[in-house]
Amino acid sequence: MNARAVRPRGRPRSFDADAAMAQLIDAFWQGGYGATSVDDLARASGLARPSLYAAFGDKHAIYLAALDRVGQGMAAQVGALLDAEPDLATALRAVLRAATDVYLEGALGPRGCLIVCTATAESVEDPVIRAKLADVLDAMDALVAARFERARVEGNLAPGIDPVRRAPLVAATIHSLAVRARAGMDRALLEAMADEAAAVLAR
Amino acid sequence: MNARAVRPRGRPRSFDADAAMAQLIDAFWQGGYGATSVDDLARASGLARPSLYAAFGDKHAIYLAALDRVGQGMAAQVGALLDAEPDLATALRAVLRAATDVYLEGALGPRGCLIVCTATAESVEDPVIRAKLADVLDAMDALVAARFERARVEGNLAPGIDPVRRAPLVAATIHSLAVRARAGMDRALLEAMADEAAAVLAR
DNA sequence: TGATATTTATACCATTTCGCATTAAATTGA
DNA sequence: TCAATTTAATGCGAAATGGTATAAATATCA
Repeated sequence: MNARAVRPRGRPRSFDADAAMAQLIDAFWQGGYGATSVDDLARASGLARPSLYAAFGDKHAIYLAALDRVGQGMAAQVGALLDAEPDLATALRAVLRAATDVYLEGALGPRGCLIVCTATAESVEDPVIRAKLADVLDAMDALVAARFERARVEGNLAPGIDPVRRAPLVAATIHSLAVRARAGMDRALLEAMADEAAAVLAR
Repeated sequence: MNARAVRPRGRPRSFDADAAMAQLIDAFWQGGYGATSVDDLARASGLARPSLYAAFGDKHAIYLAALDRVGQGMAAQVGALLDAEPDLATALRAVLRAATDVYLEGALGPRGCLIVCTATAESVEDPVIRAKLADVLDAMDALVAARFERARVEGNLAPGIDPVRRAPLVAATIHSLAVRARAGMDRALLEAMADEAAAVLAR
């Protein structure tokens, strides 16, 4: 079960890289890219700066890794929720409600989505971040479109609804939930929006 | 027509404050808050730093003023478009198409919305920005809800549609258009989304 | 036990950033 | 013409930032 059969040669790490990365993600999620200094990252992860650089690279690399990890986690969770529910509207509602729950978490207050709410700020002047952002958005659209397509095949979709045209509106609701949560809007409003969207977009 | 009947006492300004503010807005819109330094702002506006401080205050104050001005401009434009079209779906489509056009502009590439794409990044750690962000989002929801209410009164709205529940989904489409534009997505995709949303949400 | 390899901690450096003090310039009013 | 008033430009200094050099610490392997 060990990732490496034998221990590597030198002094072993005194920290868990995965746990440290989770803390790094939290730091960026809360403060965004620009307002989070390398010192902040070191403090958040408990690592000294040289260890941080050695383990994860510079600030930019850490941020990209954070986007990757969060994007993959989101895709996995959304995919699972979409698969689990047999009814389309119910599946959409589950995803939108789950997004609401995630976006309202946060030590300092609701913090929305790392990708939607912090990567966008950088994406004009940073083509690498922009490309990663686009990838995550595309993947989410594709995931939802596939679920609409499944509903169509199963006869669970009203004729005249084009999965590829309709799916982006579901993702749009997710984007807006992220923005609104980070703006401090009430849970009641977000949940009403999630329910309304699930009902309207599935028929 | 002069703003001031008599000229003020000392050395007159050598710059147009409104034009300078427009340049400042552009700088923030492109780079976001964190990545835009005061030097960047000075360069963009053509002002020396002390003049910048004297005229508009510090970076934070300038950013808040930018959010104000952009928010008011958006509200005015959206309000006018919503008022102009007698049919609800057509009015929504006009607003969403106009948003698409604005969000795809930008010297360095499409830059989405200043408020949705840059203020969100700061809004967890900066309560003042968060409050302003919430105000703008609320105002937009209210504007759209009022248009739905007008449609209801005019018999242009299907019964069973609650203006207050439905309006946030229109704003949600706007938020997503902003995010997607800044992620570099194609105009065709944005326009299709705008049209689909206008059609689906109005009935 | 000692050579080798890797991580950690201290501390440093160059650069950027912010904000302002100071001085020069331009205009009005007497 | 000269004092008063306001803006503009130069440039300073403290603090923060990103990144790394160096050396001590901790482990494996022979």
